[in-house]
Amino acid sequence: MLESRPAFASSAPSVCFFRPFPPRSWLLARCSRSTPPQREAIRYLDGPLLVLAGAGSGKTRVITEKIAYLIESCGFSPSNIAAITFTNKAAKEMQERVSKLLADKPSKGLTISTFHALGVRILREEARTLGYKPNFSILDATDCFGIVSELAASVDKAVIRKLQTLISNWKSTLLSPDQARKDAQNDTELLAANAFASYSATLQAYQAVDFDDLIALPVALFEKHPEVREKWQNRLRYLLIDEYQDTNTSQYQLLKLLAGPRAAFTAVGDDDQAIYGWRGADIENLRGLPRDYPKLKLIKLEQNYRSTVRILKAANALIAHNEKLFDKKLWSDLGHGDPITVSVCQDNEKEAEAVVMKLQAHRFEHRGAFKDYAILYRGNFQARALEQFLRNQRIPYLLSGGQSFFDKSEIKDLVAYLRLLANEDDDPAFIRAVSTPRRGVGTSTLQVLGGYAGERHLSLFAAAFEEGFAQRVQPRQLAPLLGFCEFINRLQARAGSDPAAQLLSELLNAIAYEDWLTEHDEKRAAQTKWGNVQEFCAWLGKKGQEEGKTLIDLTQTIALINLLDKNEGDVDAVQLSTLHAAKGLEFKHVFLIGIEEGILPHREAQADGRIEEERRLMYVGITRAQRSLHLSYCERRKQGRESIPCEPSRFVAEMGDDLRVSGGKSAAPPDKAASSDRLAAMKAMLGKAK
DNA sequence: GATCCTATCGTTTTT
DNA sequence: CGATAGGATC
Repeated sequence: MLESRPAFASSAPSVCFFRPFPPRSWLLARCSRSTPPQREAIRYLDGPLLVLAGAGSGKTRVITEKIAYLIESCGFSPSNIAAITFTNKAAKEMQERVSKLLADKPSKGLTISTFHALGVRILREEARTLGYKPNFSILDATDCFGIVSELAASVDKAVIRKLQTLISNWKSTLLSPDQARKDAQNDTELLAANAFASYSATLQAYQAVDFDDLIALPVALFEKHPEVREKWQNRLRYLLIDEYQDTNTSQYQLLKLLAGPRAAFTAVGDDDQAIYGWRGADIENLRGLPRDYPKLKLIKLEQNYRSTVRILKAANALIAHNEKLFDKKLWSDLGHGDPITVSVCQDNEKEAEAVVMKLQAHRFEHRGAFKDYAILYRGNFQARALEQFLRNQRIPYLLSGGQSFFDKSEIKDLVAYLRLLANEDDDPAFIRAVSTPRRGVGTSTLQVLGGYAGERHLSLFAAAFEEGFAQRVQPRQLAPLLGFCEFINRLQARAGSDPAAQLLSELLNAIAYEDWLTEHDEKRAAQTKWGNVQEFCAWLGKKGQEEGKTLIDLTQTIALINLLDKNEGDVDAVQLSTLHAAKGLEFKHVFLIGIEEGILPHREAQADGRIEEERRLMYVGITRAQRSLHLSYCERRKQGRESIPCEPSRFVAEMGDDLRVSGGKSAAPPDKAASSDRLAAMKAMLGKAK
């Protein structure tokens, strides 16, 4: 999720002077043992437990310490415990914290993974029971988009995306294509429902699954096969679920099936931070928990150990505008803290500039490190202007979200080859691999091949070898295609035994990928891409060695990973992140930008219920801040060719009046001049410091 | 059959 | 302004 951009060497090492803040209680909360409510949540093992944990109340701490407690004091074997998170990042962080707690005690076999990664594990082991090969492919959103667009016979991208999300939503609520067709309310839904049926058949034919299947298929498996279900129930004897408010129907179902009648689990969540409704997450699952488990114990964590009183007050004031599911009041004793500032800017470019300047000035004044700062926004596109100014100012930064390493075209090219080696029925991978680099197999040949494969219910790969297909094309078209397939066959024979990295490097030689890059791209771009390719090889080599995994294992995990390992560690860099990706993180100083009607809340989210989710998103953003919070919005926004006027988000007013507003039409010009003078002075001093 | 160029389109959030 | 799809040319 984190991706480094060409970051510049950080300037002089930051000197840290001790300041009166944070107060003693902050240190106590961080360094001492858990507080009584936390301890109660950690020790409670008499039945199912729901921990309602407000932002910054130590929810990760409860989960990690509970894992340690189960292993150290209750005799649990690590392999019988599973902690489930929503992002790889959260899983990784949790893994690290648990390892620290357990010191050198073995944590081998302990499961800390996302729902989806757990799904892959189950499917790998039980694929045959479901009529799948264990070497099934996992399709990413782009592959699925391609499949839907072929089936829907539409060229409108927006329509196809709509169909895709409809299908995804049905799958995450465990609806079958038949049911979807019956329930269809309008033409679009009917179209989607029809596409849904053929979509499922297509996936089955490719021996492929999509992200939703990673949850839905294990659920179907456990429902149909009690003996398999019991096997897994006995294996995973205690479950801990993080961010429970974001579970969707299928995930909740999977949880129930895994927990079984023993119901030994701890779910941790916060209804005020539910921000994945658009992905099928349903707060009903939170409400439904006490209903499905009458013995459910409820523990609330209401003390916040993260933010200043001012920040919490604003957050509470904002979220009070939502209907409350559970009554919960967050409080803090960390002192008043700095005022929350609101900057009004002329347009989005000025905003980016102002934020970067303000950050620089603030950092200088407080002698802080870059990594103490985060700039958060609603949509990835908002990062672009920021990147420009950050680079200008030589400020190192890390960008979360956006294009991940594995989404880069050169990496996807190689992954397509790996997928094809793992599973020759993977048609999307076949198409990409056969035409990258171009090897004389064109679209028309592929169309004929696709037509033939469709008639005979074969994969493209299998169809290429058929006599019937050979009759439909010219020999000069057939030869390169067969050459390719035989090439794949030769490598495939070794996929189970030889190291993945070695196969890949042979492959790169054979297809002369580096030459292809230099021919195709500008010199610089080709170099960057080839660098990425080498990085990918190194990653594959390391993974293959470390965990003794085969090409097939690795290929399946790639689909779920979007964070490259090299980005861990303490790089001193400003964090740029979407609000969604920032959940679960905290920063000393937070900038929230683009707080405008139409952006946050998003224009498309005006419908009932969705405004509340947008408000929670804002709430998540505010509560990321430990010590200072800075909002900004624009009066106009450049959108393509024209510049359109904007209004401040309603959420600003909802935060109360303890805000310090500056800039905008009403602000006195001398104010601006003064601040730019100060900035100039600051820049001069920074220049000297280097 | 492949590559280059131009016109057009459109912008949530993610496993 | 950016990516991308479709047309024109080699």
